[in-house]
Order: sequence, then C-alpha cells, then structure tokens
Amino acid sequence: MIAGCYDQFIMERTLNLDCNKKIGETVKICGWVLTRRDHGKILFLDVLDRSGLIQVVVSSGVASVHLPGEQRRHLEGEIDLHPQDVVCITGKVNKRPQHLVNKNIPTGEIEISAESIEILSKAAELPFDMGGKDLNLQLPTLLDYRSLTLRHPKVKSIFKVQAALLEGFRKAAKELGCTEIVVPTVVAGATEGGAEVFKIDYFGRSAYLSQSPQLYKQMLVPVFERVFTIAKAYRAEPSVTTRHLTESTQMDVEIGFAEFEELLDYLEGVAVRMLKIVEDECGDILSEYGIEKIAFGSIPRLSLKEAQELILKEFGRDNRKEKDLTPQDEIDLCQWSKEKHKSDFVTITHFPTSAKPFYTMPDPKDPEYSLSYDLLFRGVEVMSGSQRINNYEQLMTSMKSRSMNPESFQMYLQAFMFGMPPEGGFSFGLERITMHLLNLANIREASLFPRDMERVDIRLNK
RNA sequence: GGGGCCGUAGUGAACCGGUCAUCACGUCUCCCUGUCACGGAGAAGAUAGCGGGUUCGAUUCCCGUCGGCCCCGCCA
Repeated sequence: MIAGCYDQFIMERTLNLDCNKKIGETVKICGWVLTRRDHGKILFLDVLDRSGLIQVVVSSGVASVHLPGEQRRHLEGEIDLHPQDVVCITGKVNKRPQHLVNKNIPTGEIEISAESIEILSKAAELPFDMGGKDLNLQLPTLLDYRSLTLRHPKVKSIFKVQAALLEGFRKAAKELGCTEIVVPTVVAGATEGGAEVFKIDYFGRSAYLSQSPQLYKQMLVPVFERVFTIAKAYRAEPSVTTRHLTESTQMDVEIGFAEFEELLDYLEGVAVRMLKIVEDECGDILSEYGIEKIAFGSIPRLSLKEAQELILKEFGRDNRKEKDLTPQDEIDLCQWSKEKHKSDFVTITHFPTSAKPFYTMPDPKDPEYSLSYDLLFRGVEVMSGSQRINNYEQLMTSMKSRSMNPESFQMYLQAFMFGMPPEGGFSFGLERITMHLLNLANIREASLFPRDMERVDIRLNK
C-alpha cells in the first residue's frame, strides 16, 4: 500500500452538508465538480453531492491531485479539473471568515481546504453550461441530453418534488387503510374509455398496453376492500400537446363500502394530505421555483351545472351546453375558489353519464348525469374519479349500451358476479400534478424520460 | 385533425436585401490568493436546416421540404 493513499482509503466519506458539523476536522467528500473559479494560485471548486454543494479551496503547492492508480503530484498552478468530473477530496473543514460567508447555500459558512484530490472519473466537455442557476435550454436539447440535464440542481429538484408527491400519496392512501397493489400493463381487453390504445404482438395474438389500472383495482376491492396503486398508463393519442405523454404515471385509489359523498371526502383528503407533505419536504424547492403557498381552505363542491351557472354569472361566458369545462372555465373556477373560499382546489361533480366510462354510476336521481367528480387544482384538473356501478346486470347493460363486448372483460365481470360492495375511487396524474405544482411550461419536463409521439429517449424517425 | 410561430458557432439569443453575420455563456492560451453565475487580456469556432424561386445581389423576401415550439380539438 502506498503510504500517501492510506488515509484516504480508510477515511469515511462525509456528505457535504454534514461538513457543517465537522469544523476543524479533516474529511473526505465525494461528488461532481459543478463549477470552477480559477484565481491563479488559488482555485475554488463547487462540489455537488446528494446533500448539496460545498466550496473547496485548492491552493497551489498545497493540494495534490491524482487519478486512480497514478502517483500523486503536487499542483504547480495548473489543475486539470472540469465540470462534471467525479472527485474525492480530502481536506480540512474551515469556518469562513465573516465577510466571505455565502448566505445562499446551506454550507455557506464553511469551506474545505483541499489536501488531496482524487479524480475518479473524467467528464467529456459539456455541450452547454451546467454551472448557472437555471439551465437555459430549449426543450429538445433538454431531452436530447437527458442523462446530463437531469443532474442540474434545478432540474433534479423537479424530481425531488415528484418523489415527495409519490411519498405523500402513499402515506395518505395507507392512512385510509388501503393495501398497495401492483397491476398488469399488458391487457386483453381493447378499451374502456375513449382513448386510443397501443396494440402489441403477443405471441402472434393481439394484446394491448393498459390505459389505466382501473379495472384491476376494482377487481381487488372484494379482496382488500381498499387498495391503491402507482401504475403506468399508456395512451396512443395521436396528439402532441404541452400536457400529454404517451406513457404516464397514475396514482390510483379504490375504496369499497363507500358512496358518493364519502368518496369526495376521501379524494379531497388524499389530495390535501399529499400536497401538505410536499410543502413540508420541498418548501425550499417550491420557493426557488417561485411557487406561492398552497391555499388549503375548505374545498367548494359544485356540480357541472352549478359550475357552468357560476361561470355565466361571474365571468359572463355561457357554456351551459358543454359536456365538460373548458380550460378557461377551470382557471376561472379556481380563481373564484381561491378568492371566495381560500382554496386552491375545487371539486366538480355530476358530469354527463354519456361522457364518462361504462363503469361510472349514473346518478339515481337524474341518470343523465353521473356520480363522477374531478378535482381542479390551480386551474387544472389533476384528479378524476367516480362512484362505480357495482351491480352485475347494470354493468352489463352499461357495456352493451356502449357497444362493448362483455366477452373481452370476463375476468373483470367475475368480480361483480361474485359480490361487489358499493365502491368508487379516483386517480391522479403524477406528471401533471408535478407540472402544475411547479408551473412548468411542458409536461415533458415533469417526466424523467418522457415518451411522446416523436420521442422514446431519442427522437424517432418518421 | 385545425391554426399560429420558429430553424443563425457547442448552448442560448440579436441584427440585416449590399464589404470581415453580432452578443452572452461554454471551449483554448495567458494574468490574478478570496471568488461563489469571479474578474481581466487574447484566440479558435457558423459555407445562416435543406432544395428551388424573385433580385445585379438573399442569412434576410416568396414557395416547397425536413425539423422544432405553441394554441385549439381529442384526451388524463
């Protein structure tokens, strides 16, 4: 063993943020070079690891640098370190003099005086500048270099928020007593809703990619009573928009022995719980993105008819003949809710039965309309759901009225044949909530590796 | 499916019917012991997406094509 390397091999790694607690001690940190500021005889490096960044001071003639297996050599002015190089740096944690404190970073009161720098991996020249606060790239460039752009702190933080959404959803669903389930994405039945589906070759026969975990979560209600799942959904809609992906992530809940009003309580409860967790865990990210605190006032509930009357009365647009809200209606309703109820949410109920999938329960008082609901958040629908038809005959009738073939849904129908309690559920679009929570311009920014008509990681040839 | 807009160094943008196509960041060389999006001096890097047309002359105007972005519809 080379004597000089000994310390470095046995020394445990310290996370950048934890250096705050190790002032005066010699530590080893590991991470990526984010930026370098070269002052000739003194060089500053911002080194980033999973806990954040820290400033490293490299003084000429003091620090040594080496590649793995290479002899250490002392620096004489020049230093071959570049952004995204992976380094392990041993050095002393020093408190910065008062006038040199950087209040903008959590490690701004300290810095590391490098003694030894080991370069674990050299990075190629970057195609763009990664050192800025924002990564000012056009969307195609952002996605063409996805494995690199995701490393940028501001881009990465989108997915920290997304992780918090997932965690918040899991927590909220578990608190309701839901069991987590994993459901298939290869399915036999062609379609359940209006969306186009992907047809796949399945050993010479046809199968499809699931457009929703809907049918499976329903089948599992008689098993667990309450279930939730985080599932991929595939839609082959030939549309290219700011808010559609061909592969998306849905967060779904389905609850037995629950009827309409109670379901509304559950869905609003889950949404609020989930977003409160995100605010708690990612408050700093939300403020960096310039996002206002979420207004958690009491959530107004309006039927579609009531909402449309309100739009006419408050905003002067007569959309009473429409089967759904327009995008502008959703924006206006949320603005109204925020002003009148101090809530960023609005629940809209009773959409026309004809506009909803076959499993949606028509309102017994007025079967033209259904026991369905959408949750609007800051001007956009982020969740939808309904009470379901739980009677076998009624379900068969509903399918036939939509020219669906019950033969294709045998397994699903079994669940109803053998005893299904009153039930319902709801579903959130993960990428869509992420996008709107952070006010991103395009949903592709809210997916690690977005799939759309023109891209599956790389651009597809036409 | 309908409509609008855009293609200029590695990246992001600007200008212009007429001499070397401009700027910022990045890259390279040099200077700098206190920067934190460091600073300073210099250099390299673009046949202006492609094809055609109008014109004495096109990166600029027009048409086509390919690529991209956005809005509406569909949809979650």
